Amino acid sequence: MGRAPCCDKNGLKKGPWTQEEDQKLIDYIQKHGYGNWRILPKNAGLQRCGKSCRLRWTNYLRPDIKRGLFSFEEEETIIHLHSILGNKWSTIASRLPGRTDNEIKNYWNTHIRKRLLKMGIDPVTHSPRLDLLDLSSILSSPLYGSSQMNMYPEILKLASSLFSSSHQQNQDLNICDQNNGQEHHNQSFNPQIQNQQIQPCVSMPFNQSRLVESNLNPYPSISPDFCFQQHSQLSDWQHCNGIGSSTKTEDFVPQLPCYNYYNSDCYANNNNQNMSFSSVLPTPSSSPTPLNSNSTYKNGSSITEDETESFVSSNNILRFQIQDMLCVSEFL
DNA sequence: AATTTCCCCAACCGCGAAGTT
DNA sequence: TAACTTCGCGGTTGGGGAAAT
Repeated sequence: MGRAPCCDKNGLKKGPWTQEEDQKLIDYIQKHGYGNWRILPKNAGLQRCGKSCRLRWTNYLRPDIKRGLFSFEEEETIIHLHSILGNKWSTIASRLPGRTDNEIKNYWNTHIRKRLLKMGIDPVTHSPRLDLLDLSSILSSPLYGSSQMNMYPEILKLASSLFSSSHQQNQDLNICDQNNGQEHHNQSFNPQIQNQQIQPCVSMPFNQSRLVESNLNPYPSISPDFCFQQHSQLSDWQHCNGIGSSTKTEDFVPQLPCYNYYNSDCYANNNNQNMSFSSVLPTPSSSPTPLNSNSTYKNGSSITEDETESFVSSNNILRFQIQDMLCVSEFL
């Protein structure tokens, strides 16, 4: 069925609202309620379409709107709800009294999203974006140790362990190089690590995972078919499963990040909100689907131009391919 | 001081869902 | 049940102010 036009646009004003128009709208709604948005502008003496009036009222003129900066608690709530709900701005807004979906959406796109990117977190998947991240920059960042960064302790853990691991290997390499009379400039990482790609292991049954067999998996939220793979050396799940793998691969296993912010103590410890996420999940379909994004895809992850700009150099440092989605069922 | 670039956010657009006839 | 209307949502745009050159 074709879409009915929201109104007859001939002769109707568009663009910013004047104070006079605002007052007319407020006066009318205070007297009569908004009732039918389609006929409201006519009755209120406004040369606007009903849709424009509704938007102006709900996003700006409504008396219960809280304006001003977002508090840290509000920001945390937005981030966590977004990780569950995706771009369900209206649902997120319903959990933030006085905030509109439009306001939250704008705030996300202009502030939070950029901040997450700088922290190396994919704002769509809420997963670490270490494929594009200079680990040393995380650890030396002013964000390191801040409450903002503490929301993602796993990132720090992973960055720290990877960095120290590579640093150690780099030292080994330097010793080697010295012995060989060779010199490396500006090489932060062992070439072996530079080459490694960490990818989901396709069709690896979870019960075959060493993580389970050895009870080493401290990150139960990680998808069963997810494991690290040293791409330069390994070619299938058996390799990343430890069969025929090098000790370097094994070293990585316990360093898997925990992506389950909600089951983990990390979140509870850093955030005293006892939110009931089940109550904000209108339907099971409200999973954190990476909704329509303008992102282009590189290395299996979505990256927009400005995202790329937010990262430091790095495709040649580490390449990760990580699971895109969190499993919502685990939250319920 | 003038110009350009960047950034924010209010407002618009188009679509699908829900409601009504 | 189909046709139509209304509402609400999410994505996008563009005007205007701030910052940079």
